[in-house]
Amino acid sequence: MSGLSEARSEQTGPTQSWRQATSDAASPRERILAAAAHLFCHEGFAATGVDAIVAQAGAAKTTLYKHFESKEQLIDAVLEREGAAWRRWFFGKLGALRGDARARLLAVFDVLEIWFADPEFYGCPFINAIAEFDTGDERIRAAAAAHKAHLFAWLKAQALECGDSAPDETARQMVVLIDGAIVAAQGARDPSFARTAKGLASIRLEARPDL
Amino acid sequence: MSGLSEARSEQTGPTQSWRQATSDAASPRERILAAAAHLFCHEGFAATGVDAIVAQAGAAKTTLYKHFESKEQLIDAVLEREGAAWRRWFFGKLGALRGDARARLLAVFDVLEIWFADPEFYGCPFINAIAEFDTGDERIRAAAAAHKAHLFAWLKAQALECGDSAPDETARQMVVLIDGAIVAAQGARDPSFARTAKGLASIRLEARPDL
DNA sequence: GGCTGATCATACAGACCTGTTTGTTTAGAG
DNA sequence: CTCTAAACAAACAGGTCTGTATGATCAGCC
Repeated sequence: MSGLSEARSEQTGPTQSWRQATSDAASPRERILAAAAHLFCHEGFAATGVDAIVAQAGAAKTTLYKHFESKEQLIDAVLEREGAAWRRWFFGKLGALRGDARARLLAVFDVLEIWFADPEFYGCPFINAIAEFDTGDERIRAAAAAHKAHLFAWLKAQALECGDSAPDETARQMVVLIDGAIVAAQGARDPSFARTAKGLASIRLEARPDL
Repeated sequence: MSGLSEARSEQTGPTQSWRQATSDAASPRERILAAAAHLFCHEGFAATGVDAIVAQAGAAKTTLYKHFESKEQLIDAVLEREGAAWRRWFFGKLGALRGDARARLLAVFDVLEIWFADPEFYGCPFINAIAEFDTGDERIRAAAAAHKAHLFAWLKAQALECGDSAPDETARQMVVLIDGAIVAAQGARDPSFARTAKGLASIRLEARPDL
């Protein structure tokens, strides 16, 4: 009779995913963000309506508009949250490894493969957002650039720690390999493209013994 | 002078873009397809309405629905046309080159950079479509897979001609580099990512002297 | 001229979208 | 228990979307 919680308890359970399962008891704001992230990234930003989001979140539309001014701002919040959560998970995994910077650079692709193998994997939200909003919405481009800047900074720091004489170029190359692995794995639904990219990274790092 | 290469460079034409400028006198069907391609890829598939397409095409909505059953089928037709036109241009440019297969594999990234530098560059329509329709619409995934299969077959043929002992893996690596260059160039609006990817390809091809 | 088929222009139907309004229900603090 | 703030439910307003229906216009061909 309550009808309140029926829609909330659908994606619980222990998860091996990179993302923590969203608790049923989470705040409405968190439930809305989680549902919006799921739907935006699977069905598309424009194709996902706020009604579908609140339905999946088990929330009321008034609640959504109390926490977010508009759908556009909800998209911004989702991207920021997804980016932060992903970076926490990604750099956390990498930081927990033993080994030197070169080993960490190669381990990037092992962590990517774990990500790709998640049955919920839907690609990089920023790549997807840029693909959908090529023109217009410059704020989305800025959010994507900020995310990429975090990644780039980390990659460059690893290259510097390796003693790389051209850390910027090395970081750019790693960005190309990471983006390429993401897109290829997403398109073909084949996580092993992470290993393909790792092979290239390995050759690249071996080819420069000054690293 | 050289009548041999003339037949292969037929696609370049007087326009500086990879795509022929669509003549105003083209058939309504062609105008609709061109306008739809432009709008779909710049504004997004879901965000582009048929009214905007016919307005830009200078056509009537009835004409659009006489040629295409639905917007969904129009998307299919646009993807097929875009893919065919791009492959004609891309492989045409590469086929016109002198040099062996290894040189052609490296030239891939020079041609990509020309593409990226087009002010109308909006990324790969198939990557963008997959990003927007992650779930649902399996026909779009099939169209993207067919396009990628063409590219993969060409890359593998070049690798075979090089005497590569693992042409499949080499072609996969090139796919990763191409996809990564496309996405990085699109996201940062920086065509030079083609050269970044070329550097990796070069190292990869040099690292295997058996090629 | 008169016929034909394609295209154009406009209005429309029904569904869906974003965002708001109104009022009810719930949960926690004093 | 009372008070309060948040969340819920449902209807609504105004706009936009896909796709259709209805004619008008135009080009070519007899």
